[in-house]
Amino acid sequence: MSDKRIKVIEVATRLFSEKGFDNTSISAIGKEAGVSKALVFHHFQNKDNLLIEVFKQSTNVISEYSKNNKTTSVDQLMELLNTFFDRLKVEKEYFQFSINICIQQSTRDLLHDLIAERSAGIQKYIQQLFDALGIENSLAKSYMLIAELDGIAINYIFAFTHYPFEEIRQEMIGKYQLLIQNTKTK
Amino acid sequence: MSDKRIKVIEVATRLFSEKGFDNTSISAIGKEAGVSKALVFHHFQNKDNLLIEVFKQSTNVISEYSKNNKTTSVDQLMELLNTFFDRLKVEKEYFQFSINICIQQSTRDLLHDLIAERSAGIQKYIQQLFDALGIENSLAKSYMLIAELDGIAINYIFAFTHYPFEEIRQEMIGKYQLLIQNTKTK
Amino acid sequence: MSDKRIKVIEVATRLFSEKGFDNTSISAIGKEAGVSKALVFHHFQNKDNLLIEVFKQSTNVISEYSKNNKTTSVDQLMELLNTFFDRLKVEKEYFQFSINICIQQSTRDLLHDLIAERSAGIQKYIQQLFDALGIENSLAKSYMLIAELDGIAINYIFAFTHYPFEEIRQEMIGKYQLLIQNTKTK
Amino acid sequence: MSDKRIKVIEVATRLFSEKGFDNTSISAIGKEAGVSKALVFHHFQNKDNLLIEVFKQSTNVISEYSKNNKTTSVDQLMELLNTFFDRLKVEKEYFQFSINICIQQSTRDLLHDLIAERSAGIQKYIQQLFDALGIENSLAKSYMLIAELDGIAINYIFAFTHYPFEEIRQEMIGKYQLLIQNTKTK
DNA sequence: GATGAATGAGGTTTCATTCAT
DNA sequence: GATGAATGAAACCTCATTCAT
Repeated sequence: MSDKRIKVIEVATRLFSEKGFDNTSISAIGKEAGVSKALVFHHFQNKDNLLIEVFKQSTNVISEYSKNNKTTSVDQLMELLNTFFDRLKVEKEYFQFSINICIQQSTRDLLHDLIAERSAGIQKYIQQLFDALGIENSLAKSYMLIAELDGIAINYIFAFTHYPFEEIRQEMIGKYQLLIQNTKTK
Repeated sequence: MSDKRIKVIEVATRLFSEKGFDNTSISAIGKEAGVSKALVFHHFQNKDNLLIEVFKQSTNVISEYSKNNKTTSVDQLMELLNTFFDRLKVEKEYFQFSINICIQQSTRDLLHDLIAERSAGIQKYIQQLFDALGIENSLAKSYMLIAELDGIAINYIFAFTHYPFEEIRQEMIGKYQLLIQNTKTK
Repeated sequence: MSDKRIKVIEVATRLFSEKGFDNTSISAIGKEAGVSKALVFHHFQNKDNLLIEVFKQSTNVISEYSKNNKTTSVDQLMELLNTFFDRLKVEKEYFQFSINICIQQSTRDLLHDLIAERSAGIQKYIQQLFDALGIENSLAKSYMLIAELDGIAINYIFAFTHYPFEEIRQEMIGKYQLLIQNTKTK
Repeated sequence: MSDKRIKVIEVATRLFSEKGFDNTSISAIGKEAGVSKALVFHHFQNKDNLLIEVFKQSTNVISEYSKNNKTTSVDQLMELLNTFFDRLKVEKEYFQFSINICIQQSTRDLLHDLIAERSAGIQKYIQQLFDALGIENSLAKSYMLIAELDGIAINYIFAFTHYPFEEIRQEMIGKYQLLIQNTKTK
């Protein structure tokens, strides 16, 4: 892939994350990427397509989790949580992009299938983890975990004041360790 | 307040919720409200001001919770949860509006103080409830509850497939009842 | 004339002078005058008419000069010059208004007859003075004096740096005293 | 420079001269230049910038005078006067543009530095001429000459009736020839 | 006399997109 | 691959003006 094409995707990812899709003009992307507006269209046909390309390029969190399937289910769950918190701290931008995209209708419609697929994948993966751990009510619990992670991400990213990041991390990890223990002892 | 002014706020609230602030044109608001673009400016000076007015008009959830302070802390917490789920089902629009506003930067900046105040109010209210119930780690736990509610709201509102609404509600209520019980017995 | 009507004319005069006719909105005039937009229209029908009223109200310089026709022609000329410089210093606004009105086409067209009449009046008055003093070439000389005064007014009002006001005044008075003397001795 | 870009500057110069900056819409410029509104913005970013470009393009009168520095000071002064009158007759538009720009506040503010520089340049050039000719009071006299030229330009351009152009020219030339002679004989 | 509500026309500007080169 | 020129549509906003009260 050409250098400039890559640069455009990079810049687009950042700007879409920072300002949202609709508030980012092709012109602005071109300027920051050091290429002409026209070249962006040359490579991506139109703005919608650029978004799709950016989305596809964006690393899929879950796909990385799933790779570690050599370890036990307990380890996998703990790693999922820890990876989430680690990445949240470092890659705020990626999370912001994901949230923005899901919430703005124009982008939602555009990426509907891709997002749905990714969401379903995550949910299924978590539910299977819970099932493997013998946790009851795995469906609701998987949705709950996702809700918790999403909520934490949003609250952390958009916090007006200091967010008790580490305390929340401990809460979450403690809570799920307890859940696993309580399940085992039954 | 004049009829048309109210109508404009109504329409604006809906459109801002559905399409977001930046994707809603004054022109569109005027058209749906059956008034001229110019009248919107006559009443609200500019688009930013209209948003502020819409935000101020939007019922404050927590302010309603807080009114029921005659009851016990346990009842208050349970009522908070139930009211949340009841309203989420019926007033999707209000939640969508709130989320959109918090997440889009342009609107965040604009409503910064108002949102910060409201957020802080909710967090403090919940923390006090937890303190009254003798729950440990009330700070982190209050942030956790907020994250859970936000996460649920987002996942429910933007769900691609059926969302297990009632199961989640039961999960949440069960979880917090358990928390209260475990605390008491200590 | 009603209080508010007078206030509107006052404010309009000032704003037209400061910002020009086209850049002054009726709304702005109303706001500064403490009345509603609608009242301005009630009193003056439309913006053009308000301008005409403002123009008519604006004191006519020459009409005041002409009153002092008891004195000699020499005294009249000297008084004209001195009055001009005195007023220029104090009533910058009036001069600015006059210049603005003459130069902007929209206002020129509107006030065409009134301005033409006033201009012709001044020119004729000066030419008669020169004739009475036996000055040759009174027509050209009268136009020259007007050009000088207009030029001085503009350069003084719109000067970017300090304008040598008093030196210019002395130059002018000296020059015309000399002209009168040279004429007499012939 | 592209054809259309030049055409836009040409049209803008004319319309700004005729109707003033604020009364000339980009839309009107585009229409007369046979291009779209958007193209004007493509080339000049915004209206203010277009004005600056038009100003920079506008030939600087004095810069042409100054070139003839091979001749004597007397010749230079006479040439300055003659060139002024010659150009005034032919290039009314340029003078009108200059006057409009200096007098309207919005444009004054915008071009402040450029105008101030040009004005100062002219004044200094004339003062040096007077100094070279041994004329007393060169500062005030230079300001006077400028005032005369400005006044004549305005009165000529905005005259309601026939303006005695040639008579004024003779007056001016005669006056300054006399001034030079009187200085020499001293 | 005085006002607030209401509007149509028009202004500057942004933007996604196309096209010739 | 890469660009500058070019555009139509639509955004926010202002303004003179009218009308009912």
